[in-house]
Amino acid sequence: MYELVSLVNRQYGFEGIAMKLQRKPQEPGKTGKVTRPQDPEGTRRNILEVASKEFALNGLSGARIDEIAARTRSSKRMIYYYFGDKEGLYLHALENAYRLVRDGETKLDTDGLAPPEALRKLVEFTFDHHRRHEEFIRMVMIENIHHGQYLERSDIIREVNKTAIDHIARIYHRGVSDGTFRAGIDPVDLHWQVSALCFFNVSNRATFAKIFDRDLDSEAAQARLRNNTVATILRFVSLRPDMAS
Amino acid sequence: MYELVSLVNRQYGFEGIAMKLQRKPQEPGKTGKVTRPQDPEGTRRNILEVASKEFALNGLSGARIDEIAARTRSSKRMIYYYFGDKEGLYLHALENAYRLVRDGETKLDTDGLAPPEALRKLVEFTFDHHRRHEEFIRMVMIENIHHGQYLERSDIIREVNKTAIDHIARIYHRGVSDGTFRAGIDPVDLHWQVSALCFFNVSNRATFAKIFDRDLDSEAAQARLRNNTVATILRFVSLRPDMAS
DNA sequence: GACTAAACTAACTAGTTCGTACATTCTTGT
DNA sequence: ACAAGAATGTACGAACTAGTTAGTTTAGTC
Repeated sequence: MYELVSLVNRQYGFEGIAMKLQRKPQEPGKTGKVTRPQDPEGTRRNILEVASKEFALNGLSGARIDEIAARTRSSKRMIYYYFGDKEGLYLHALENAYRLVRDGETKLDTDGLAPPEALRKLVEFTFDHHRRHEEFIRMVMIENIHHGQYLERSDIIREVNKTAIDHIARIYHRGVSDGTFRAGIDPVDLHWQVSALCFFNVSNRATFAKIFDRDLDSEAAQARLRNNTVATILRFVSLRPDMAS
Repeated sequence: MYELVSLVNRQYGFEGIAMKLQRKPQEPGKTGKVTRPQDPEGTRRNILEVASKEFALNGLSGARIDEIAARTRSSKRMIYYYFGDKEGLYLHALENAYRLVRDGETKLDTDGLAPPEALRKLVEFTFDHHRRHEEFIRMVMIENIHHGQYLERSDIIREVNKTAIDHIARIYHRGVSDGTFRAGIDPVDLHWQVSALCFFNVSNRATFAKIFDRDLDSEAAQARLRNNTVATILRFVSLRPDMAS
């Protein structure tokens, strides 16, 4: 009997189980009775949350499966049950980080604003958003240390940032049309600039602050860097930058 | 007798030995006879070079002492003899990375140029320099993952980037004086902007390229990003940015 | 209410990894 | 020439770590 169970598990693998779980979102642990000991979705989510924190904090090789298991409401066996192996868990954590951040980004609406104001709002939003999601930034850093080899395996993630480009491209083209922005800039390059400044603010805060003996975490310092970043981007795209910021 | 040696080593620690080696730079292996089997400085340098590569590639927890030892002309025993433990080796590798990059940076001279041209040259140099020293960038990324806790222990590193600030500050103040740059920008903030753009270009190349399906390594793409970066910085500081780039 | 697949647990294993004890060779000052 | 100490090689062990084995419990279904 146990042989059979074992066989079935091996046959479908954890992906099969995961798909089944997604197909049937019954929300057992939350809305149902609290006394219910079995809660697959809850267990899975709990593991993923704990793992995300641990990977973001310690990296792929630095994170410990035993440590993750200990912080979980569940056990180590369950990690392997749902995610196969350490790399599988990491990949899911990475995808999860991207998904969380995308979900937040879609809330921004700039269609009613004039292009410079729209771009200002987008940059400010990106700056704040990156700052709020340090865990995501750290996952991207870690993934870059691994040369993006896990991101490469994920179909989900590529999709995520396409919307970001669409958004900034729309603003930019509106600005070119009404004569406030100069033509000839690739929207991806513009996004690159915004990303670079907003990303660096979080990713390199530790070393930058320590080398130059500055408190970059203070509200005053962050407000200044934020203003600088907006000014930088607006001046980069504007036809008459001295009027822009 | 061996007890005594052991005792002495423990008493002075590896720092004592390291200092002694620095105090007496006899250059044994290179200019001297090649047949000399013992070459402490060479061994030390060789270990450090190998370790730097391994740490930059795999991170602190990802790097393996046995792997480093295997790639060395020497042995694992020597790593512990000279650097104490894994963290000691990492710290020296980190310091070494900063030192190497600083040594390269001091070669830049912009004193004869007009401020906009000087700043352009500085940005271009920084862009190229970061790109050439990917190993350094990766070490800084890794150190940021560790919240800069090792950098904190190092007195040497803080010194390094002071000269970078001095340089950009001098250019900026010359520009303000002659009326080409706007006043009120903190030179550290300006350096922050330059660093962000040049750093991001190397640090996030993997994920950015994979998400947007672009070859950012090509000479054409790099030239474009380099031009954009220069334009961005010049427009940020200039009084009349539309004239600057 | 018996049956079955899914969910879950505890203990274990095979292999890795940092670090060290012990032994030997080389170099230098006297 | 010869101590004394610096530099190096070998082999090993204790602790850790990813992953597994073997078994139990739960909950939906017929």
